[in-house]
Amino acid sequence: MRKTDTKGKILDAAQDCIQRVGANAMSYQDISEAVGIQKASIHYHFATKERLIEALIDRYSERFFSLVQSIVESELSPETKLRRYGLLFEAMLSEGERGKVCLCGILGAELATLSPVAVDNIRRFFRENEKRLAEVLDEGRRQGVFQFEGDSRSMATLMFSLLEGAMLVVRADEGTQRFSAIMRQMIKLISA
Amino acid sequence: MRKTDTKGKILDAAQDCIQRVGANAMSYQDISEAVGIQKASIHYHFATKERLIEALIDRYSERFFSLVQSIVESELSPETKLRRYGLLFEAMLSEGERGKVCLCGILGAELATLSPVAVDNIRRFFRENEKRLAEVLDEGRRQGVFQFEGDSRSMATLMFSLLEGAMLVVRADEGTQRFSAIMRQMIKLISA
DNA sequence: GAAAATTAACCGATCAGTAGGTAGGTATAT
DNA sequence: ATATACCTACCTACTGATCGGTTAATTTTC
Repeated sequence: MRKTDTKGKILDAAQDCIQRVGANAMSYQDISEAVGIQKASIHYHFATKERLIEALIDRYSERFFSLVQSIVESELSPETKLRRYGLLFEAMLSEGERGKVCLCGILGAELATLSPVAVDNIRRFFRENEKRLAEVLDEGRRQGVFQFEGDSRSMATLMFSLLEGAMLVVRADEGTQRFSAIMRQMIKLISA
Repeated sequence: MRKTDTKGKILDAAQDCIQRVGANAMSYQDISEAVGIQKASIHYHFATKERLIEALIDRYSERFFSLVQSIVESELSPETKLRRYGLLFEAMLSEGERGKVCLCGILGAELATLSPVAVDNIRRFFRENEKRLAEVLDEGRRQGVFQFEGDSRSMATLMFSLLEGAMLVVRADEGTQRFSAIMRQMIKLISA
């Protein structure tokens, strides 16, 4: 274990910055100021900006799915699982002082400017989320607490798209409570 | 009327570029090459990049709401109106050769880097869309073809967020048909 | 209606600033 | 003494923006 985890601090600063302004507006200077390190020193830990972003997506995915998994595997009701899942996104909006959105959501908007590896991992993040969501939806349908036509996978894509989109839309007129309202409405729609 | 509408061509090029890669990744060089004009000449038509983006949002909003209005005011069924509305977004994904998303959607992701005027107009774009959507939802509920709990405004925010989010998510794994599937699923959810 | 003045629309050259990245050196710890 | 972790100094490329100047069209004046 390192005493001062500079590598981690760089990732922290980069993530904070990207979630607020996007990857193209994030610069090495921003990171160097936030971490208290020289610009050139970042290159010691991450050869290029592309690599830094790729590493960031990896860490973010890992952490996020760890949280998701603990929700999905819990003994909570399907409805509560969905609500908890939505809270993972909602928490970002109120985190810190400024409005952050999902890292992979904002990177999805800048997809065309990212490396193929990054694009792949973002795509995987999307798909994996849909998969976990589909599990919960299926569980709820089996228990008779959820009701909707079509396959659960389409429904999962719908819900995930909604959450990603809602972060961007809601952030535009500062209001976390609007986000939870949307999530509540969504759950009502599929409740039996 | 000008013979060669350079100002319009600049806006065309800028919009195409932003819808694909975002505002921060769009440069004056990109525009100059696309239009066939010198970089400096762009400044004759738009003093700064911020002004250019502001003008772009204005034109985009005007055009978009013109299309929306013709749908809302038509004699179509509420369900068809929603389907047509969704097609406005879907068309962008398949437009040109590359995947474009809603201009205001992608700018919403980069909101923190835009001018206050631009932010205001993007916010207005969002609200106005929700308003039009709410009208259609109300109409459908009065006619008994739509059914959902809560106020139509929350439902409208949900639908709009879904559409904006779905563009980003679907673009990540190239598939226009997935977008229409989401829209169909959404309409099913509120159909009586 | 011809000459003169003005404006619109653009270009070439250049600016200061910042981007990401590199080279080489230094201090520390094992 | 060798790798780790960082620094200073610098580089090239490109960013949006400004400059003075050019050309063609339009408007004004007589």
